[in-house]
Amino acid sequence: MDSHLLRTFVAVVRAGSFSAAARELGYTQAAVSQQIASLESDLKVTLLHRRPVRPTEAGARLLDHAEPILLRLRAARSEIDRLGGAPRLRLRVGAAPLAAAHAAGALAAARRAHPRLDAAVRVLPRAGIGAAVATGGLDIGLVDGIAAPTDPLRPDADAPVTAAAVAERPLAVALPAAHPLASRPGLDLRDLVDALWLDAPDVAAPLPDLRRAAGVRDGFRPSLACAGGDLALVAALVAAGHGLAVLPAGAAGHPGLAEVPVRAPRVVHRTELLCPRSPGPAGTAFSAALTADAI
Amino acid sequence: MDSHLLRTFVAVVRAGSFSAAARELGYTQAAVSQQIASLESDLKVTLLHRRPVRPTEAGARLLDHAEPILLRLRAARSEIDRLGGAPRLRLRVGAAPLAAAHAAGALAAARRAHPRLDAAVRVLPRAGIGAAVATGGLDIGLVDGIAAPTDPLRPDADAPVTAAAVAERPLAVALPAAHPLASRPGLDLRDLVDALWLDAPDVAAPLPDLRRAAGVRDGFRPSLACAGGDLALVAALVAAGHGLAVLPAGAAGHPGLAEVPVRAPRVVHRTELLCPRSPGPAGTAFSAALTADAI
DNA sequence: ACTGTTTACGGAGACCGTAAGTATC
DNA sequence: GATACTTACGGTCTCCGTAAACAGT
Repeated sequence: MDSHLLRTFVAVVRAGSFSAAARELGYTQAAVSQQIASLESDLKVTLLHRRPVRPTEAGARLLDHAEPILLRLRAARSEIDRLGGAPRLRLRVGAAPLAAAHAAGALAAARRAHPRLDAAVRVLPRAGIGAAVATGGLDIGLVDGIAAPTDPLRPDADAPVTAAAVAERPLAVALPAAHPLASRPGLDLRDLVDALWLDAPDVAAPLPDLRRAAGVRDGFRPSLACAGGDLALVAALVAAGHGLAVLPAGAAGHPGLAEVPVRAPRVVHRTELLCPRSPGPAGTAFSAALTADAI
Repeated sequence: MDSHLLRTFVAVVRAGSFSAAARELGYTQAAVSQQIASLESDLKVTLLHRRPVRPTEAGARLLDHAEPILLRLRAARSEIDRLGGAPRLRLRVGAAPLAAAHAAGALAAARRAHPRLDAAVRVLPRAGIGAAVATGGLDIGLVDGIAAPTDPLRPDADAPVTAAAVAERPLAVALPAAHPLASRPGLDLRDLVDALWLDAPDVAAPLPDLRRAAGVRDGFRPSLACAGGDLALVAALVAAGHGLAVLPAGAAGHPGLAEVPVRAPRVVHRTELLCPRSPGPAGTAFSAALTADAI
């Protein structure tokens, strides 16, 4: 089970085709076919259905392992590379939309500590941030999510990064000001299982997280998907009645929008800092500034 | 950075010698030397000091990644293998000494669900249990440790297993009945930083865990190391005045031994169940019995 | 001098590309 | 019949073993 076989296996699954994966990897189709055949004969299972190309049960399981393994291999190389080169004064911060606000103060502290710092901030979807920090694409990550108080987020459990709590804030349900529940002093998420929700996983709390928090398998039906986007768009969509959203209290200001604190279950909006195993001097200064006054 | 190169790298570091690693892996020394040279030229760093053989800084970092990667590769193969074969009615339970008590009831439930079950329990040191569950050496693991209430243990963070809480119990300091603190109603661990402690990490709370809980870097000096062993031995050693130990309240009964509850910091003795990604029918029954009445 | 690592060299095998074969849409 | 995967075959390159050189202890 060689790592480069796993690499092409993952590429084939992602591309949905042997030939497309071959183009992507710079091989011929035949080579890819042989590599998959070799993996399958090694493991004595068929990993892929052909026509259309789609992982079998065993293939899906292998994929669950292959992606973290490849991520970790990239992370290892990246860490060794960083160790060799001189410590550059560079700080690429990647932050999820609702976590980005925390970057400002810490970035200022890092620039104070290193005046010639070459710094940059990018707002990104939560999903890839852990992996990017692990593989050196980012020097620092800021992610957010909902969790029970003091519980860790574990956004990318397989990425070899250190996570530290930055802040925890109460949550609120955003709803149109005219909504019958808008005047309530507080809400229980479990009473909103049957409402219609905005599906904006990059900005608001993702619906699966709400289901988990409420302890239900179904419910929190999406009314409108909103990929990417920013807080203002989500606020406008909620105000326009497209669906509800769970946001940190005080995050969304918009005419026609009301906010009701979440009373139960006991969950909070949590922000975490993701650091590589060997953060450079600037990363250390950044993270020290953020975790000094944490929670 | 091929996985089999990582394999020999890890073997060389562990063996402390190229030739010993070669014997272990069934290669010649020359082959091992070439493999290490190939790794080093690939990463453009020297990974090992020679004579004596010892990892460099970069080698140590690589090792941090290599071991989880190899573990995960073994876990992947094991999971695929298990998927192919018919689901055997076999249940190998591995449990840390203070977690083993929980096995009895759940094992009974599993046997009730599967009368022809081939079951076995082994008491093991905490350390390898997660890896053994991931790689199929065990079907179920039971580990224990100290943590803040409701906080997860994460004993083998890199092993791809699912962890579930089984129980949380208050902690107590075990000390000789004649000890001046034995009559106290409760103790703060931070007041015992300068005491002498029994270093019995397989049974009692490991001293590094106590340091972490108390928030100190030093202290909790070991008086006597006690590898392996069982609860009775630890109790006898404590009663004989060799040092203190932190145990779950009520665990140690021994003449001449006193137990004082830990009042602060707020930590508990927590037991967790470790399951592979695809537990067999018996493992499912076992884990259902244990997590049904959890906490 | 001895133990242990590196380098040199040769053969077996792995791996990929070309090209022909085969199955599915 | 066209598209896409598989199989066959040959060349190249990798990788390991043998053997000799080399370096610490």
